[in-house]
Amino acid sequence: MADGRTAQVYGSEGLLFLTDEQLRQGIEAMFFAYRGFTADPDRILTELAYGRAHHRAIHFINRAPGTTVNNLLAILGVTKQSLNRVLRALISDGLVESRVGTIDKRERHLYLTEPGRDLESRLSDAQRARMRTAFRDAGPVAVAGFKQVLEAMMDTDMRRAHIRLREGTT
Amino acid sequence: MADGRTAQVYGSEGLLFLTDEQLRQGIEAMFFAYRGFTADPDRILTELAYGRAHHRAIHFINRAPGTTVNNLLAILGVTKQSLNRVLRALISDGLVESRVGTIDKRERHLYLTEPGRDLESRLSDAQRARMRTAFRDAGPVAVAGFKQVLEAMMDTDMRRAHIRLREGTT
DNA sequence: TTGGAATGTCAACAAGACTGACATAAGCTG
DNA sequence: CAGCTTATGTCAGTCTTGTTGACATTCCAA
Repeated sequence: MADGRTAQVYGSEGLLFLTDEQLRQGIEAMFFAYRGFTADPDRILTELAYGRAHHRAIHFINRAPGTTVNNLLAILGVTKQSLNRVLRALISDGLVESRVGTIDKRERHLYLTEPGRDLESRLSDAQRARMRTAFRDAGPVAVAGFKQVLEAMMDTDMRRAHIRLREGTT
Repeated sequence: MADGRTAQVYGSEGLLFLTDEQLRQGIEAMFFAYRGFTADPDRILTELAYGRAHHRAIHFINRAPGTTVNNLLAILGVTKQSLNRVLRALISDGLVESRVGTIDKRERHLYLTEPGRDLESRLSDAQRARMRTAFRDAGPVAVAGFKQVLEAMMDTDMRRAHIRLREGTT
């Protein structure tokens, strides 16, 4: 289907959007955009002596409350030792609560506390403000394309995780 | 122009693509996609005991041969001390050449050596292969949107740098 | 010619990733 | 029940890559 449309619309022009130069520009765009993407929350985090790792943990705990440590590990793609350092800080600072599982007592289920949700909002607002401006400036057609390309760029596992998160909250 | 089309195509549906949920999905897509984006070169770099910082330096030196350290600094957005460590390794390993400026002897102009260009190709090929697949799967319309949104997401300085690089090599 | 600005280097430190080893508790299976 | 597996946490050590601070060199302008 995508191929069909491509051929129809761009058939006579060849596949100019796939030249090495176009791909390089895409690579550089990802690099520069990702910097912008993280810049606003980074400023807030620095004030609080937290880092991006803390932000990521907070984001996904908020997104899937009650998630287990193992689950979070898989989504974040880091080692448990690395995540543990971050979680320990967040728990001892009272932003995250860790509850022993009722069915399986080995599991720890993670929740944001009230202050945790507050910080999540602050970070999220900052990041969404930029995303919102970018989306609005580019328009809905561009946004659809943006999401399509990003999804195609993910590893299969992460694409699945991304879709699962999306469906869980729509 | 974009606004006109937006209103035409999506006017009756409101601005659904700007809901918080849509923005959150965009944020998560960026996170997961960036992981995929760096995964392939990261594997090559690990073999060689280099990191992403080396890749970035190599990429932009290749892109703008003869660039000065200061120039590279601005593009990469790190401190000169941080970049220096990376450059020192690349120079002593014979991948990058540093020539004292002829006009201003304080400046060092950076060039890739033959082995440096070889590594650049390897890394670049890996990264472009994924980008190419993603672009092809998504199609040219989506790619245009992808670039539009990324550009809108950059800081102003970086947008300028990105455009400058683009124009220098087209 | 002298002082300030620009450029680059060296040293020390911190965050956050990694591996490896090990402990504990709980679930599962024969 | 015994023994294996799973989920989690922790300690120690390493690596990359960011940071600041101090300093050397070079250029330029008053």
